[in-house]
Amino acid sequence: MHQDLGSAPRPNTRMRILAACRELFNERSPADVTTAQIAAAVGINEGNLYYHFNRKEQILEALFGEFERGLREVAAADLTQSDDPARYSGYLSGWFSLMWEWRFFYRDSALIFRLAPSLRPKVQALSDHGQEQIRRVLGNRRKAGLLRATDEEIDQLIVNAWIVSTYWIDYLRSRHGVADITREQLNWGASQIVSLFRPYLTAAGLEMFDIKPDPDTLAQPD
Amino acid sequence: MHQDLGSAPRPNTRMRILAACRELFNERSPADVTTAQIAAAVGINEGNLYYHFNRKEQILEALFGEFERGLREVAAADLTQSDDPARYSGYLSGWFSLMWEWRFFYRDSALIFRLAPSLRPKVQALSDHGQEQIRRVLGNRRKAGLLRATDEEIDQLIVNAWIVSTYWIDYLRSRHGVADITREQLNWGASQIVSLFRPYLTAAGLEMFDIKPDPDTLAQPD
DNA sequence: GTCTATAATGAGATAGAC
DNA sequence: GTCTATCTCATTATAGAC
Repeated sequence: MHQDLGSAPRPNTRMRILAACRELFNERSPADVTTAQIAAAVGINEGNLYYHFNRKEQILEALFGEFERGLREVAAADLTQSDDPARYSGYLSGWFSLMWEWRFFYRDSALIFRLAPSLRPKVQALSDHGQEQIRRVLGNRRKAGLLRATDEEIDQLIVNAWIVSTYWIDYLRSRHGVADITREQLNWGASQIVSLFRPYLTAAGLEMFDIKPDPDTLAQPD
Repeated sequence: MHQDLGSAPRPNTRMRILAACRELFNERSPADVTTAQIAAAVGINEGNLYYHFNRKEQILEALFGEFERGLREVAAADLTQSDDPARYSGYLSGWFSLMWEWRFFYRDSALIFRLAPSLRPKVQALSDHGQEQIRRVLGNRRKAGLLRATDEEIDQLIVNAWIVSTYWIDYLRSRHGVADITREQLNWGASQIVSLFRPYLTAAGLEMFDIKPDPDTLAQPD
């Protein structure tokens, strides 16, 4: 009521801190960004920074909250099944885009757990949720005759897909020295995931991913 | 000549430092182990520690040298092909055992690169070497009719296998909160790798891994 | 080679005025 | 809410005696 809606509402300091931190942390690891640098980036004083977050850890917790909301959205997106093939090939890249926006969580998880141990159980819970969603999606696709795999194979697929996607950004850096990831490299990651599922896709499933079926190695529908 | 071979030759301080560090670093990350703690573990003074390694970074470099030798041995082991099936099922666990011995390198790579940036190119070179070896092994198995895969599929397999194996230990910790890894969990990792190759194995190849062939999804020999 | 000092650093964090 | 000034504190690292 007190706020003048006519004037450009300058985002409050708390939000500006979080936005600046996401950028800084994506550039270099949270452990390499000092509170002094954060304050400088936001254009405020270090003392002021500590008024809003009196532990560096709290900044990471707040950022994780934002990340978590985004992740749950993406995870849920695929559940609203439609027959639109574009959905099937597109949602993987949605997943990877989110990973890109919050790449420091993937890239620097070890450092982050050190700075904010409280995130450890949260990440675990989020992983549980994510893998559950993937399991449901795969279950649905199996029922729809797009996928042919035993329960055990699905278990293994989920774990492998999870690992490859989660560590993809770190892999690019440690193996290929990639500092600034391109869209192309994200697509490469997505194609690695597709390659995991490919041997288990039926003809109909392959079509969904726009893959030319190979009659010799095609998974047979039940 | 001066050394009395009759008395138990106490290992020199440098070696004791390295041995102690490997243990300490495996327990908790190198970033969490201070030079004071290292000295205490070895039973020497901190000043003495700095006589042997005047940067903490140098300790990590020396340890990496040891690790590298071990890795190259394991990588080469599978090249000496034999028809002994035990070799095929056993060498993966040899690989994972080495990863276990030097698990801090896998678990804390981000922290380690921070402490010892000089290791970054070395790790990259080692990865190159490792993936080359895997490529040769897979090529040989394809020629031997154990594996059926296109060149592109082999490329993707190598990358996926590399990522899953490299990050397996970190995955166990971040996803399942595993601090002390059991032999069983290492075997689980190895079985995840096997599951990557399984769809591409021929009947003969499956036998090598002691896997019961499933006639429906069997890869056909060329 | 090994020790006892002690310096040098640089981060996170706080008190209290405005 | 924002600032200035200051504190605390853990670490790495060095100088020099033994």
